[in-house]
This record gives sequence, structure tokens and C-alpha cells, in this order.
Amino acid sequence: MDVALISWPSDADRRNALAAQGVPRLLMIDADDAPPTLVDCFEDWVRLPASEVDIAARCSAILARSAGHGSERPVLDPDGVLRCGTEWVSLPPVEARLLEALLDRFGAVVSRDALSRSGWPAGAPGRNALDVHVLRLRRRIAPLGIVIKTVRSRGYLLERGSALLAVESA
Amino acid sequence: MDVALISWPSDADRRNALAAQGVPRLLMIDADDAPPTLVDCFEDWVRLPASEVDIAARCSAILARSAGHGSERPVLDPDGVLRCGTEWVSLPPVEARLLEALLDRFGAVVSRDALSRSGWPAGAPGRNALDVHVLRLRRRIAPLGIVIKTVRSRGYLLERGSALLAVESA
DNA sequence: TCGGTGGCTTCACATCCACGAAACAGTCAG
DNA sequence: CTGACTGTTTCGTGGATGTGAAGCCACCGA
Repeated sequence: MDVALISWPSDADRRNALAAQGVPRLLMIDADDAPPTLVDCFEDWVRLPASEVDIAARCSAILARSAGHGSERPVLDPDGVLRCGTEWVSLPPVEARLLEALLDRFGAVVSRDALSRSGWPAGAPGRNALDVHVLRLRRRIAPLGIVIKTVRSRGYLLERGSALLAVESA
Repeated sequence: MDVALISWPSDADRRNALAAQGVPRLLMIDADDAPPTLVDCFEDWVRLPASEVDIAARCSAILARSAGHGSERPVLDPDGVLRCGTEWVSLPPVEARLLEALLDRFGAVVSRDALSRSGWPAGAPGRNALDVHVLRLRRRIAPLGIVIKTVRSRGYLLERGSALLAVESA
């Protein structure tokens, strides 16, 4: 695992993308810019110019934090408990299986077919069941700051929500 | 809650003392010194000279991180006395054994079966005995700010109550 | 540009089962 | 005898899962 070095605020998009996937980041800001508001425990910033030593120190501090902390990526334990940060929710069996499939490809698209097979290994019920379960799953995991995005006609994609990130760091 | 500003490395003793107490710290180091190795999530550092804005930004980042760490675990004496903070309650034999099992996996799910085996090593009585004892246990430990959460169809989970955490940290 | 259509979202039910809770009864110690 | 501890029965409530149907919206074709 490595720390991503990001120019701030010019590379804000890349930062948000990496944050959504829980990748550790170091934001590099210029002398005149305002310091960023950090979105999670796996982020830090330095003001340029900075020495190699300082940058390396901050990178290893981030990694040390993420090691002791468990990742900011959500974790689903075998009992159907989804944890993210200090919060957790319990997921009923079907939704747990669906989320597991999404989590295996965190940040990437999972097709409806693949999801359906994960949720109902013995064969899916009605076509609409998946939609409804995704809806319920969305509402259940929303408090954890995790979001299921729709990729039309391709499938679904799991990532960290952006709205809640702002709240958390406030 | 406030962040302690500490000169580094000259005030190392004070830093260690505060770290032991879990007080958030910001280490201020001079231009030529090597960056410190951070001991926990509640610590950060800046290189002097630094602007007010930068220092404030780092302080609030520390505070944001510290939200949600550190939960105190209750302790169960061999004689069936459960202590948490300054409060305590005494537990009857069955409930003590149940709580012991929950405590062994504090914060994680314990299945009803496992609980049942812990509570009645010689074989469980009726199916509902467990429900009733969990109910009684809940009421008994509630004053200590400990909560048994139900994870439907999976088991139970012991954790600190959220309401009391809010009160305590206020 | 105007409909249409497929794909997704959401709601309203219906069913089934797990768990919660009360009320009651038996046992044992002080 | 009294009260704490334990176990059982019983009933109610709410969660989990599926289904049908209505609504929205982007996109495609005429």
C-alpha cells in the first residue's frame, strides 16, 4: 500500500476518487492556498515547498494510522455486520450477500446479473427483487456514508459518499 | 476539548504525559529538526514558522479524527460482579456466564447457539430461556451504559450505549 | 422535435419468522 | 415465609423477503 501524492486544489477530482476507494492521500498545497479540510483518517497535507524528509514522515504517519485503525473502507464481517469507521449496521442475509459482491469490486461496476447470482445462488426470484433489495441496501448503508451508484444498463458500483464526508470532518 | 500545543523535542516529557492521558496534541518543531514519529491518532505536527491558519487547520483535523475513538470495556469479576467505570452490578450465575461470552467478543456478534452453550454448559433448557435471560441481562446492565444489540437471525452483540457516550463526553 | 421504450426507482402490500415482553410457576437460600 | 433466581407459556410487534404496479428519465428512432 502506498500514499498517493496529490496537488491541491488542482487535483481535487483525483483526490475525491481516491478517497472514495479509501486510498491514503497526501495533499500538496502551494504557499498561498488555504489548508484543505481532511475527509478522513487516511489523509494529510503539506505546504510546498517541503523537504523529502517531511513528506516521507507524513506518508508514514498516514500509513501507521491506517494500520491501527482498520481501513476506512467498509468491512463486512461474516456475521452480516457492516462496519465503517466506528459505525456499523447489521445486514439481513440477502442484502449481506449483495453487499459482499459489491465490496469485492469496491469502486468498480458489478453487473446486475453478477449481483443477482451473488444474492440468490440458488436462482433469483422475480426480476424486480434485485431492484428492491438495492433500494433497501442503499437506505441501510447511507448512515455509514457509503453509496451505491447506478451505472445505467451496466450495473451498480459501491463507493464512499461525498455528502457525508463533509459532515464527518465538520 | 482542546488540542495541546507542544514544542518538540524540548517538551517531550509533557507530550508523553498527555499522550498517556489521550489528550490531543500538536507538536511544533523547528526548521532544522527531524519530524517526530507520531504515537497515535490524536497527534500531528507542524514545522515552524507556521501560520495561524495552518495550525488551526491541523488542530481541527486532530479533533475530527479523535471523534469516535476509545471505548471503555466493562470488566466481569470471577464472582459475578460487572464493573464499568465507577458503577457496578452483580449478576446471577446464568447471566454472568452469558455476559462473559459476550464480553469475550466485545463489539462482535455472538450467535444464539454459542451464547446458549456458554450459559448452560450442561445443555440448554427451553428455546425461549435465552431470550428471557437476554432481556433480564439488558435491564440489569443498562444503568452501566452497556447495551446488548440484537443482530437479527445472527445473534447478539455487546457494546457501549451511544446515549451515555454522548453524556460522558459532554 | 415528439413520442416511445427500456431500465431503474419507489411505494404499497402480503407473508413469514425472530425476537421482545409479560405473566406465571417451580426451586432454593436465608 | 419471603424474595431472588430460573424456566415455561403465550401473545404481540416488527424485521425480512417477494410481488405488483406506478412513476421518472435518458436515449433512440421517426
